Amino acid sequence: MSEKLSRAETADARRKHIVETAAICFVEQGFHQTGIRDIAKRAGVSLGNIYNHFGGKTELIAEIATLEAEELAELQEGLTTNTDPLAALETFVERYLKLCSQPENAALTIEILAEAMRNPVIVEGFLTNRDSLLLALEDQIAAIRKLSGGNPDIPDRDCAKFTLDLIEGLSMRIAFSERKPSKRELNSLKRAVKRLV
Amino acid sequence: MSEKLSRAETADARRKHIVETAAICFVEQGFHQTGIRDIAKRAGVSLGNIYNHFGGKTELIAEIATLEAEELAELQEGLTTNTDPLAALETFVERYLKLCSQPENAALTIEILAEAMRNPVIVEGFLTNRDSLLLALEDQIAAIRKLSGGNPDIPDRDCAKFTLDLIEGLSMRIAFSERKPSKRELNSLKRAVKRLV
DNA sequence: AGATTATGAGCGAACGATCGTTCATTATGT
DNA sequence: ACATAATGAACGATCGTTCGCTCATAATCT
Repeated sequence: MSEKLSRAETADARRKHIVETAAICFVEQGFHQTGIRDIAKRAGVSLGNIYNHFGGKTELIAEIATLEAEELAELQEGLTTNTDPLAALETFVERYLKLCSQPENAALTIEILAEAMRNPVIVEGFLTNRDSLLLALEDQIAAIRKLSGGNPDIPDRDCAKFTLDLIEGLSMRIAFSERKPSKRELNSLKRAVKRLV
Repeated sequence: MSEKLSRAETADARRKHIVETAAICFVEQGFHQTGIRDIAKRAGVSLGNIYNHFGGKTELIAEIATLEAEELAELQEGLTTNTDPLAALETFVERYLKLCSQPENAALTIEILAEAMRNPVIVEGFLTNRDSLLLALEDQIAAIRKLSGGNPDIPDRDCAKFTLDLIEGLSMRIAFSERKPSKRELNSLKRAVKRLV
């Protein structure tokens, strides 16, 4: 059944497997409490071989930070729709909450944030993707406001930032207590966002 | 000018000095990239002497986490006033924003958060003080709502949490770019909070 | 085609550095 | 004198990384 894999294919698969295993280790123990040996052992790979696929620990961390940032890009695509913009915003809130409130994602995000505080490379990748998401959200809010015709006293961009703040804050609370968002929490969140726009 | 200090006093001062130095190191390098030797060298203290004042690195981290948590307690006291509750809320927003947006505090908070993800002792101290602050803020919001007489569709407690989320989110953005909050940002924040209550 | 060379994945011992911690010893205030 | 603050060498463990090596595959040549 299984095709015979070429050398490049198995190498890519191996590399991917190492990254995924490293991510698990980092979530469980944090970047700097995870040794290369931990990753190698858990991935079923020799210690030295990791250095055949990655330049070093720093490169591994950077790669995982990039992967995490790219998850946001997927969310962003589903944002701009032609239908009711308010409904689209609501589904975005739900999707972003669901993503952020997964404990593994939350843990990794905090770890990346701590790392970004000292590593300019990581902070750049983090901010770039975030700004992109922010811009899309800003447009969405502008569209909603144009329809409702109000005269909001909070700039679109600030409003977009606040919206993400609300979702992320709730996400942290949920992730920390390792539960699912309750109906009440989700409703409160949606109402809060609606009040902002 | 300087009084002659008793032995116990110098010991306490020394201890305090070590804690403060450790905090600086932790902010700059993170908990797990800071060695005891780094702290000792920077504090002008011998390596072994640190273990005369602290049980070990873990204890040092826990102590700093506690100190950081206790900073919230001070804020909380100024919250409940008999005068205009809405004005009191506004000054709270300003004060909390000012506190959280200091880069050292922000960095330490993230570090503590990451640590709390794996250390139950730290997560407890963190949540305890935060719940206390949250309760005070909840009461404040309840008082405001009673005056305005509206029928809010967001529970007081959720509203309090969201308020902290907004302040903390903006704080992170400010701390990350190492600047002061602009007038526009502060105004947007206040307006957003007002919309929530 | 078959033979030959080049490539790089995979391995684990070994390296030097650094880690948190302990300990015997000295200095100092009471 | 006694208790304790202060010291830095020393310990074992672990860190990230490098090393020489094997071997299956890919590329090149005849």
